[in-house]
Amino acid sequence: MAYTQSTDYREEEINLARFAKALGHPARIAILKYLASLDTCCFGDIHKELPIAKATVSQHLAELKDAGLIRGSIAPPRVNYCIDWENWKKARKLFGDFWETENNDRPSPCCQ
Amino acid sequence: MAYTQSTDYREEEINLARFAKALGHPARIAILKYLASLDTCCFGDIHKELPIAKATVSQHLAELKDAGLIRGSIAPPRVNYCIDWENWKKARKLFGDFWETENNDRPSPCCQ
DNA sequence: TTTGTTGTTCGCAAAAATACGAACAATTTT
DNA sequence: AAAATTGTTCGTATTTTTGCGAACAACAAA
Repeated sequence: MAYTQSTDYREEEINLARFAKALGHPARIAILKYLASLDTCCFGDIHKELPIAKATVSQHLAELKDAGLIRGSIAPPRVNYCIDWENWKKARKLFGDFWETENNDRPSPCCQ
Repeated sequence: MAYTQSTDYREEEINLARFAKALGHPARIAILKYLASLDTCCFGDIHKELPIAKATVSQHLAELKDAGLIRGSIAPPRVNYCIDWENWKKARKLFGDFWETENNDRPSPCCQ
């Protein structure tokens, strides 16, 4: 953990930040969009979509799994991945609430 | 830049990832929520909200500014910050489209 | 002019993220 | 049993992120 454990961030901020961090790389965005458009697919198919080595793809998949956005299941000799729709919805709600601020139509008052 | 310059990510994926990365830390989420709820405020007020040193706050603000989500203006002896609503809306649209996948009501088919 | 207030920048350290090739494990095919 | 296929894990290197204190700059106040 990098940011000090000194309490002081709210649970919701931490959750939102965790999801955001998981989305914070083009490869992971691409993976999620791909999986969301399909239904399920195996590692190899995902790898084919990306311009990076398979070891790296594996790492990105692990991060998305840690964040709860995807799941994997072994189906020898393949490994299938798919969106975890339950958490997907939670994330969507968090982001929805976040962006949905009251004052969206205010112009930026300062800062020319 | 960490991810290889080897083309292959779409503009939209890169933009979305950039915004997501900016949101990928609780401190930055807290800053944005605070600014969004106000209108404008100065560095010191933001610093008071956070459990980290001012040098670190300054860094986070710089990152949010780089991402285009906030703006700053000098008003000696203060520096005011506020949301850049124009880019805020762009980001909201990007995220909205991203989460809004057709198949949200499908159960996860695989991966038990 | 000296002092105080307000933020940024610098220098540094530690940790995390990104990426790759090679080695490995598991299963299937031959 | 040997060989091929499919992914993960290991070891390593590089870059980026996070964080802090101290020094600095700009302006205001005394």
